[in-house]
Amino acid sequence: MQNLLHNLNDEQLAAVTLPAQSALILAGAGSGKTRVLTTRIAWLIQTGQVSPSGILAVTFTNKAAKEMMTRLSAMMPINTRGMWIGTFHGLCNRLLRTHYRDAALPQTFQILDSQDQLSAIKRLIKANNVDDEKFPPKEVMYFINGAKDQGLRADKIEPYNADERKKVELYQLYDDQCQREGVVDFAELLLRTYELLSRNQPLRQHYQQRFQHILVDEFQDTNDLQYKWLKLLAGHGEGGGGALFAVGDDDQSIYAFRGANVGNMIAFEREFHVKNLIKLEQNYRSHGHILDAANVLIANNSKRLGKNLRTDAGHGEQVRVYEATSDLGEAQWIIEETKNLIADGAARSEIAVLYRSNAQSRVIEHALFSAGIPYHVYGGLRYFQRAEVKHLISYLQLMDNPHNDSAFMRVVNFPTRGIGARTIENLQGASAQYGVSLYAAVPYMTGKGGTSLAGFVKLVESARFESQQMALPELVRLVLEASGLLTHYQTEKEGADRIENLEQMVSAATQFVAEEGYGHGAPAHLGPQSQAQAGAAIVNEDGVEILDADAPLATVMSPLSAFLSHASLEAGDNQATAGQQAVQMMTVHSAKGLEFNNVFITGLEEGLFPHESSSREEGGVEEERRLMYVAITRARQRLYLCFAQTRMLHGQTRYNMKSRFFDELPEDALKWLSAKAQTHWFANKKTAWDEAPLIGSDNAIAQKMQQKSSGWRIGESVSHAKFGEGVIVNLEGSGANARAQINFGSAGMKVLDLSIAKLERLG
DNA sequence: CTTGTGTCTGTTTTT
DNA sequence: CAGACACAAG
Repeated sequence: MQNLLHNLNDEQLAAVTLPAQSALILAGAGSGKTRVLTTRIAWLIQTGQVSPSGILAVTFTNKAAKEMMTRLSAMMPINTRGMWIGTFHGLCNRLLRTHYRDAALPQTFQILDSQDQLSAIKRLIKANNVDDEKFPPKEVMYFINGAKDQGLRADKIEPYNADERKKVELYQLYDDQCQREGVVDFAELLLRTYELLSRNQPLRQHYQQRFQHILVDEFQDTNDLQYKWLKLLAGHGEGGGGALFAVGDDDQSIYAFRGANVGNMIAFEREFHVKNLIKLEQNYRSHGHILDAANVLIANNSKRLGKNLRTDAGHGEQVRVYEATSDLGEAQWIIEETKNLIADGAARSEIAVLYRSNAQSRVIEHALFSAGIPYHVYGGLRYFQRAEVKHLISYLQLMDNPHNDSAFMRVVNFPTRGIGARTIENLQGASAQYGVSLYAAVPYMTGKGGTSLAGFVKLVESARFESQQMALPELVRLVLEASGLLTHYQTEKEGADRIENLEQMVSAATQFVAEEGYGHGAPAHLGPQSQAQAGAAIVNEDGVEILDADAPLATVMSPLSAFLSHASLEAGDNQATAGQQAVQMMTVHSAKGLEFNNVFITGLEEGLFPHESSSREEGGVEEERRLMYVAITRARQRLYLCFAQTRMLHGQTRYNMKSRFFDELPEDALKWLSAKAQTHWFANKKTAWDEAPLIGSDNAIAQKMQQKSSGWRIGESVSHAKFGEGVIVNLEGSGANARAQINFGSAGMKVLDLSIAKLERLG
């Protein structure tokens, strides 16, 4: 026990050993948040206050859940079995599988990922002859998910105009469609669980009594529904229940755009009468200058709970700032500095290049590639989302639940087997007419199309028959071959990679079966006996059907169902993992939770970071500032900030002002490497890398500058009494008619008459 | 059913 | 600039 606690600082110790009451831990970046969370769990168990089965720990990502599990088992030799540690979605999946009947779901319900959901909505819109110009599927999806994230069903929404009414109608139709098909989307997992527990009192009480301690990581990222879900489980308002231990950092709330509500922290403090608010402000990660920069920047935000990080580490090096003439120059500078770092002995994996949007990575990638520096880009398509893998998964889904129309549509004619649009249209007609799934509608089909469709159904049926006694990996292999996917990609010219990905599914299945504790060779399908067993409820003293959480997953779902859930819920590796000897490239969002010795933050320009769309939304700039705060606090030793005067975006050259965030950083923590930012670029002495190759965009600019008129030049920095600082983007007309288009950053783009407007030259 | 052409539209991301 | 997507022609 002493061992457990002796490395903690006072704040951490206080948090770990709080009494069993609701608590809010404000944990700054790098303050040992995960450590407090895991040590708290270990402490609760080791002091005998709770048994492992009384613990519920919730995270947002699988990675965080895994990390917690790993640290816990390193901390104490107890079995982590019985503890529920997982993501909101993972835990809900488990609850719904266990109580599928009470939740009115088929036992083999399947989970739609965002792709599936969108295609389901597209199908719905088509089937109902809705104008997809007026109601774009994406918008409808945002609407539905937004509603679900707030815990609202269609019948609870008061539409405020005709368009909204239509969306509500579509929402209802969508839910009906999902129910018919036996599928649930991500938000539905949560909402359905919430409804299950709120309607079923005995069940709710069972879990409320069981989970004496509920711990939540990244609490600032919870949306309304998740908070309601937590309140329900913690027995809030029902007198008693578990203690909710919430850990979060309001300054790192960067997911408002997907429904996260920082307000939940304040609401939690108020509604749970939190007496124990502890701030972890000791930072163990970054050098002083870096931390100063972060603190001073974030102080510009108004709505904060208030927190200031401190460090015992020295000031360290100053934050280096570089102004490049173009995005290419920026990339070149990153290469130079990266080379220096590596020459200095830095590991490549300890160098991270962060950017606001994925589109920025190309130029930098190209430069790294040309320089022969290994790099790894995070983001983009993940394993289980690749087209070929999704195809295979669709076949597997049809074997487990043939009524999944999304899966049906995806593979009914892939590889092609003569089932065209016409046939599908007829089938959809029949399906609507008889109110059954596409699969079930096949027997109603006649003619040539009917024959081909029957052939497809036969394919699925016989694969299911043949695989009855097979273990999961063998079943995957069988489907791989029987579906014709393998043959299809063998004949395709660029199919080699795809075949490799498909083959990997067999090993993924093997690994999955082993990790989830299914017996080796256990049949992938639920046989009749095990089905009975799976449904066999354990009845508690109140006469409520419950399945104990210690029961192996196998009693809740078949290996196949479990594997398919896994594929949806854990789309595959995307997050950075340490150890790779490559420069790490990623968006600032995906860098959250990670740390590196050396960090570059790129593209610090108005319009890019802060992003232009952020100025449109209430609180948008504050969220961008938090994003910048997250970016800065990723760095341990060295931090580099850079921006470019010109940048190619959407095939156009853009002239951006430097980010307003520079004005919000402490001067003495910064070291400007180039001439002051206000200086116009061609006035600067060109540095070696600016002159470097191919300045395609720069040439275009140079040309434009030839057409200079009225003494002003494109790209020049100016100041205006009312609009502040800006950059000349374009010049037109001459003499008395001369006008300039000027980007004033936050004040917007203006066209000014040069003979009237009073402009001052900067730099 | 495949292939080619044109149009459009571009944040951030987990589950 | 490019990727995604829709639609028309082969």
